[in-house]
Amino acid sequence: MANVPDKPTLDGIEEHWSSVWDREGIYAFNRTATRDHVFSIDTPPPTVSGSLHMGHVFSYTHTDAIARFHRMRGASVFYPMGWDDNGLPTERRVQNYFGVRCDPSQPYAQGFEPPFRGDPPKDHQAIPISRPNFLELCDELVALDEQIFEDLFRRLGLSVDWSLLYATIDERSRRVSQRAFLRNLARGEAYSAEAPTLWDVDFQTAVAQAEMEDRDRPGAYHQLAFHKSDGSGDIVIDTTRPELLAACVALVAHPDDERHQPNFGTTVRTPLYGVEVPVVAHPLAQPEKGTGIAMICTFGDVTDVIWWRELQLPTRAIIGRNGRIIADAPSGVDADAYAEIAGLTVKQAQRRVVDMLTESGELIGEPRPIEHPVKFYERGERPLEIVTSRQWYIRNGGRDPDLRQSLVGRGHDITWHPSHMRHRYENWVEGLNGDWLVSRQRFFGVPFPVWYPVDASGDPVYDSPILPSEAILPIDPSTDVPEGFSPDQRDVPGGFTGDPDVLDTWATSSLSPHIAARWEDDADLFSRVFPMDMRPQGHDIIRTWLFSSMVRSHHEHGCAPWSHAALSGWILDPDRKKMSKSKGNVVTPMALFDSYGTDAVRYWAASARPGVDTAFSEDQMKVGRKLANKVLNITRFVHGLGAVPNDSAAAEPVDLAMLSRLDRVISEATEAFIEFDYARALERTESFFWWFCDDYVELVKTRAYDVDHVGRPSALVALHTAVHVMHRLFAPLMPFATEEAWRWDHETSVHTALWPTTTGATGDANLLDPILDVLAQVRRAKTEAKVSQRAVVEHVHVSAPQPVLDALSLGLDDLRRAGSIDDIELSAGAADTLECDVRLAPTDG
RNA sequence: GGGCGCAUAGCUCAGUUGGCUAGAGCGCUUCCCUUACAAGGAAGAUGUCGGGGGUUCGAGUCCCUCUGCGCCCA
Repeated sequence: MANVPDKPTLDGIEEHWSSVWDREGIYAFNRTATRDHVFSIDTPPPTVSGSLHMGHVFSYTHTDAIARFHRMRGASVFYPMGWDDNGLPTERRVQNYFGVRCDPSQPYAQGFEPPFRGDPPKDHQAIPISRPNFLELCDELVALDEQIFEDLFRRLGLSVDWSLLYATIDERSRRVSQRAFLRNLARGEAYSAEAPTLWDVDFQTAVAQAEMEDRDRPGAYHQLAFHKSDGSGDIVIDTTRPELLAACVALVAHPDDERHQPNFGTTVRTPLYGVEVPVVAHPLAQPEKGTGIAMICTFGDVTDVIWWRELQLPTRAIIGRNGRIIADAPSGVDADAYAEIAGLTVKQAQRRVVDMLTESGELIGEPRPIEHPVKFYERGERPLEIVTSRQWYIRNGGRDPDLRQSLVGRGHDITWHPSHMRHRYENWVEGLNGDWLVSRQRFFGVPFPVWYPVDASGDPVYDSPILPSEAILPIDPSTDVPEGFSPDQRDVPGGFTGDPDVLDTWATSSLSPHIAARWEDDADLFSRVFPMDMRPQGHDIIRTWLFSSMVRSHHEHGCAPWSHAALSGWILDPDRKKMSKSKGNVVTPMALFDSYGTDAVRYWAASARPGVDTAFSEDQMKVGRKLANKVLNITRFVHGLGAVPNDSAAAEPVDLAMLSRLDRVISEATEAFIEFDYARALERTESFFWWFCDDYVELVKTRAYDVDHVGRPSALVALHTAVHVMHRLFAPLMPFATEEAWRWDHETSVHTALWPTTTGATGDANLLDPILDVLAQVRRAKTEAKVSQRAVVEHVHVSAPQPVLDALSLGLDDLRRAGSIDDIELSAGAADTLECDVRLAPTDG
């Protein structure tokens, strides 16, 4: 017997059912399930040091709906959660939260207490602390942040198996990351090289192509006069970076440019510094830009690097890792002139150089202001510089056409949702211009599991790194000692030294399937879930997370790491602009859960089609709340009619017609979910649901009430069947309200119930259309007469073609009851449409 | 410059192999306490389907082209 509350409510159901689910363990992954009965998800580990926002609610709801669908279809769902806590965002947050900065030269302080825990005053000078102390604070803060994320995701009702939780800095992740790197190294897919690299001067770390972005910045063309060595005059060049004049190693023009052809092979002297440099030809020079001839500096931009490499030019580096002009002049550069800029920032140096050029008369005319794209680290505030340093790389096809083609091919091995997202991937892979730079000169990350021998003169021997065995991973080369050495041999001639760098965070998160599935730690588990079924993620990180995961899996396993990639869209504010904290238009998810209920917020998220950017809309949440409420009420109504008599079946044509329609919805929703289209599944189910409530239920309710009616059992069966089917169809999308309603007459969860299959009802789905058409006209007549819908109708005359009349006659009794109609007259009409005359009974006034 | 996506009611959007008179919700207007629901219900008004051309018996849907917006890449 159903146990229905007097007053069904959505209030408090999240807390109640979450704890029940926890207790019953219904989301636990079944480790005995074989691969073909598993649905595995490579959950995106959110950056816990970032803000928690509607974007999380949005995309994680989509994934959860898919997960719940597959669970109900009988799959054992592998749905882990992870926290991406390693990396720069955490470092930055730790600095701002505690008022400290990491200085590896500081000694470790036992029991160190940070000056602040949250909100240091603006004028506070960050305190330098040792790397171990800094890492302790990182661990402390991420624990706090992770709790906040977990609370949110639990409240959102994600059906993750929390026992599978990982963090990208935890021991397991470090082991996986280091092991994968060592294998890349062993197979020659990873290598280190000393080369010019994009460098962020504030964070003082190398930056990969994937983390770089163009920003439009004001600049100015300066015309500079270079003096021909033979004294026959000047060559005028245009440059936006006059401060790099001291780093100039050549002038370059296009080989076909007739204006400059006579000068190829000659030399010129640089302004101010008097260095003799050659005039060279290269096809990358742009004849239409400026005067068509440019100076090559070491290094102003990536084109300089190409020229320098291909033309085998000398190096005159003048920018240091801190973004200041280095102290000593490169050889051949006039020392006095150089001293004027030594130690200055790039900006200061530019002003000084322009002044000096003006003074010397070597600046022609006024600088011409322009707007041009400048390369920035995506998290950085000053333009990237290029400095030469030793870095680790993983081959990604950027300099190997065969590998590149293989990786493009991997993009065809998976199904993209929506399909056009594959173009983004291909676009990126085909545009790569170098291997993946994976080393970062940072602190809170996975260390490279590498030491180097130190030679007799005290220099590291980079060509013969000392590697640990996989069995002892993870290691920290700054504290662990390689086999065969003792701690006192660290950093001394004849001893060893640890690699000081950490891996790019993408180099760890690209292994999320491996981390979650305990690669090599639990071969049995791994074989049951990998390659995974689904990678959900934002389309903005196709070039980073998706691509890097593909690279790792391709190298390690020779396959794609998943069979489906589901890309979610962005959240826009109601004015269609990207939501951002600075604009103050950010709403916190928790507040929305409180005011509308979780299911209502999920409804909003689930209404957005896969991959489509979507406006934040509280209106949609109101609609969702209405729907959730209605699910409870309609269920209460059906139970209120009483139990279904034994051995009864749906038999009335009207009931069978409704069930046929329901079958169609079941098929459509199932198909949509299989295609990862939760939004379509929702739309189909929802529109049936409202039709069911507004029309079908209104039509049959009096029959269902009437205990003497021979057709009552049929109605009860149909109503119960439909409601229970709809609970399950809605369950992946609105897990709380459906569970609440389902449990009124079930001992076990709707989320472990089997996904509905068609009822096999043989009724004519279209039978109801003319019946409801007449009912609608009766309602309209009452509304127009401004009387209650309960008002009695004296007479209805319907004129329609014979087949329509036949259909009507099958539901005449229900129709009469639903419309309070005394008398219905049917007659065959000449027209092929249904015509209806409604005569209301006179009222008493 | 290359690639991709979008354009349907005031707003947000659906419209899946081309098929009757183009739909839903919100908002707006009117009415109704009716034994599931007033946090409800019944009903109503609102469209050059971005412009132009083409294929077809038939185009919101397919093709071409133009315009506008957005994103990715260089």
